[in-house]
Amino acid sequence: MQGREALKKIPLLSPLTDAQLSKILSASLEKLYNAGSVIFTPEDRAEGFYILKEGKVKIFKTQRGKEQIIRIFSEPAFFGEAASFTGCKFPAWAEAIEKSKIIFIPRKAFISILKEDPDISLKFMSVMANRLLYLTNLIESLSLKSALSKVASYILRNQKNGKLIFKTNLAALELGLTKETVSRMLSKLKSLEAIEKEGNTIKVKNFQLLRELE
Amino acid sequence: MQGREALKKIPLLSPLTDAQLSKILSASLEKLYNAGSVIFTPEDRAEGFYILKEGKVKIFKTQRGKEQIIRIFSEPAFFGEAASFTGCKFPAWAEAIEKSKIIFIPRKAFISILKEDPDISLKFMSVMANRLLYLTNLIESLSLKSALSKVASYILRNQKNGKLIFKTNLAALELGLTKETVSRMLSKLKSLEAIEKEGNTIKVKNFQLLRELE
DNA sequence: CGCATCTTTGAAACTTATCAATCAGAGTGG
DNA sequence: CCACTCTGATTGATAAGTTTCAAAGATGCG
Repeated sequence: MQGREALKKIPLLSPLTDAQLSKILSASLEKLYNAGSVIFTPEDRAEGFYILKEGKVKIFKTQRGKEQIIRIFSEPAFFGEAASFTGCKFPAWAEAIEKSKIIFIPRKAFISILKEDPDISLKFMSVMANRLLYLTNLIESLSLKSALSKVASYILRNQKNGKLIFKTNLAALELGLTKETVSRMLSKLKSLEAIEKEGNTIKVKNFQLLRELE
Repeated sequence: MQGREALKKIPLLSPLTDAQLSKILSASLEKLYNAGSVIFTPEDRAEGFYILKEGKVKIFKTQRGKEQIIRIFSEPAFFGEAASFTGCKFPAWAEAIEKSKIIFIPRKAFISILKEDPDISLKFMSVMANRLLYLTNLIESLSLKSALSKVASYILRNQKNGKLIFKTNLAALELGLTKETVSRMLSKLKSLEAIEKEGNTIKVKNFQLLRELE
């Protein structure tokens, strides 16, 4: 079964037996989302959680036409689990930012697995612990850092081998800044020779400087 | 045993058997903290978590002399559980803001209980889910709200029967503002006749207006 | 009652947002 | 292969919101 393979790729679910996976799968629902389509809104009651099998999703809040990205998930990942756990409404929006294949797991199937398998519960808790950590760091960034250091740490966080593909608009939404400000900070980093830019690819030229600015 | 009673007051731990509680207690360590004393720092490895039996604690981040409160806990509550779970360093500072009695539970005892009792695990997860929700809302507030609406929603959140004791400095630290700004916003709310102030007690005069400003 | 602490208020400075215009690059159709 | 358009990035000028610094005013505690 193709679905089972996808589920096994999720670290959280890999220890499940085939029987357990089948049970989850039989209750689950796979759906395809185009870039820009909404997966859930804060109006929706959380009747289950979502496995991102393919694609990219952003979780975000809005208020007065402003937007703040809480987190971006790339495959493989899952999201909506906290709200699904409490069974209340989602606290935020979820939207595909790339064409995405997403499996929906209803609350019941999910909870029953958790009850059966203490190992999964522990893994699950460690995932939630990591989410908490992530949000704590986001709060620190939003509240204590200047625009320049936000951008510097964004680059450090997302870079791989000193390179990253940079979308000004997306970074702005994550960092709680405007695209103009992000662009300006980028120029500053260029003039400080901390980075180089070509098209939308950024190369880190001076890691230490970036870390000092962070 | 006095300690057991205190533990039973924590909703999370109430379903534990006496044997389980004894096991936890025997490994635990109770300590008294004065207002202002540090409980843990981001340097400390999380070897366990803390039960707040009596008093009040703030969890916060600092950077360049600035401070952002992540959360304030009043008895009965527990904290440090996410970091303790992963076993890494704490992501933030914890400091008593009132004289506090705190029980420390080592990681091992805690994990073994979780493994034994799936019911506790579930409760635990629901607590963590709530923490995630709380942080999500904090992020929204920090990033999307104006100073005035931060203060308005702070009042709404903390008021009881239209009243609350307000400490400007504490509110500022929670809201990511300076005390001066908070004070100014309070004056504005007074002049709008949304609230009244006497000493450090605030009375809500116009709930609807506050909600509109929120 | 007096001292220390917290709050309020004012003026100036700073950071970031906003608005507007220009520029660069990718893809499209002639 | 070259305009052409569309989208996203950059830059500049200005505005708004919040912080900072300083001083004066309340408040509470010993």
